[in-house]
Amino acid sequence: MQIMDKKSPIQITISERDDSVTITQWVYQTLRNAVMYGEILPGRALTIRELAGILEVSPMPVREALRQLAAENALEIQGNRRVMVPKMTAMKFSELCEARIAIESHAAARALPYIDRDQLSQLRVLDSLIDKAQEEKNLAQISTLNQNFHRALYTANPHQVTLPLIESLWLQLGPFMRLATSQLEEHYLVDRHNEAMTAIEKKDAFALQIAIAADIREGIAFAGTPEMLHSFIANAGT
Amino acid sequence: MQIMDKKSPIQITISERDDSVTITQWVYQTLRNAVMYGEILPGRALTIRELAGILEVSPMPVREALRQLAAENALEIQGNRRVMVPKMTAMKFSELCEARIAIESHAAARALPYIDRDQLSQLRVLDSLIDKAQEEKNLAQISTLNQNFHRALYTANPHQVTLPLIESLWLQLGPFMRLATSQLEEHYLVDRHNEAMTAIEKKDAFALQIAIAADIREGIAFAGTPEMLHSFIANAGT
DNA sequence: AACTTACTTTTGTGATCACAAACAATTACT
DNA sequence: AGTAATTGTTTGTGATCACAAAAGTAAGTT
Repeated sequence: MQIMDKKSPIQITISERDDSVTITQWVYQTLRNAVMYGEILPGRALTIRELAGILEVSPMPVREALRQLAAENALEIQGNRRVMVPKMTAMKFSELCEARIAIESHAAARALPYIDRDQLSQLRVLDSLIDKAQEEKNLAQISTLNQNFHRALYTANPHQVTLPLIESLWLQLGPFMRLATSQLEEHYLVDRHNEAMTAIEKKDAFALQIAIAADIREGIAFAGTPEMLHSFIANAGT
Repeated sequence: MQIMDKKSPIQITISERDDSVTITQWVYQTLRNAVMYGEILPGRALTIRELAGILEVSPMPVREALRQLAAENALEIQGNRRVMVPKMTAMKFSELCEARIAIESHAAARALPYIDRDQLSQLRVLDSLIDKAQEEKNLAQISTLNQNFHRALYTANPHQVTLPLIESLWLQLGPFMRLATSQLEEHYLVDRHNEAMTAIEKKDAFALQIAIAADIREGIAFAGTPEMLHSFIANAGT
């Protein structure tokens, strides 16, 4: 008879802890990354003490980090006051994508007037880095750089209110984007950032919105196919 | 010599605590309402122990509630790891309003296909209640009912992802909406809900978006005037 | 009188403990 | 054997304590 854990084990990549940040902040970042990279299976019940044991900290920082992540919709507190990564459905996935398009195209248009030479060059650097990562087919890096590009664009607006909302959506989509990219051999991605860059240079808000919407839609189009969504639900399943 | 508090006193309306909810949840709701109704001055530094004393609970539930509210952008954690209600600026106010319009009109259009007879009649009830409150010039009730109307509309969509984001925006705008309404003797408000209702009945998504956008814009137009914004900044001041 | 320095107090953070509710497993009963 | 009741364990919640960083205050110097 083989000894088996009652529950599937949790493998979380833990980074070095810097003493300048509080333990709670470190735990928060660690768990946030774990959720983002799909290291925690949706539906898997998380307990404070278990995570505290894995991260080798006391239960207290874990409690606070979990509550914060739940407030950002990265985790879900069930009625039993148990916490887990929310399960995905095809409809919810679709709603998240459409919400991204609506909010991010708005954020892009709102940021446009504030983009000066420095920020433009910064965006160009990120754009070229993405191109390089595309050639190397480094999927993980593409996602990260892609996020950095979008974030850099939106944060050009100094009176920022939408970025936290956008990050919440990224966090909810994150695990399934990872799951999708890992299942795809060929992940051919049209680079819509060039269109966005020219729209920015021309200060054309409408064209920028179109480009951002297309970038988001194509970036997740491969995941939006019925088969892939079915795969999501199966893997994330009961 | 008169004894004086070093810091301005905090007056929080506390409701009865139901034993079915946890203390943390009760503290969270109480503080959330206090922020929403502008009972806590922006910029006022909040301490865990002080709030715990006011609410007559131990510091622990306050800690968790504060962290949760901060994650929803209702409170701001400064670098000194001190927490306060964020100060408002004219530009930030404008950004919040525009974000509301973008997200809520999207949410309304997304909810439209799911509205059936029951939900339509529910919306009608809320609409008539608002009309009644308008006649009585009960400003506080108008705000609350107005929120309920919007919430009822958006939650018709069972695959809801935008409502938490919208609630976050309401929470950030809340204190200043209150401040504005309290300063206005005559608060004449065009009722755009009728337009929204007819758009819903006709299943006209575009008309619904227009109506929602107009409702939001006019509902805060009186606050969007330069003078009123200046008043905000003065009252919420340094 | 203004600024720096040393000291006292306050405050957030994190750990540990107690307890009741939720869960799991065993036992008892039809 | 299948279901209900019961016991033992786990878990979240909340309270209390210890400590270091921050803020406030007073004294000392220029």
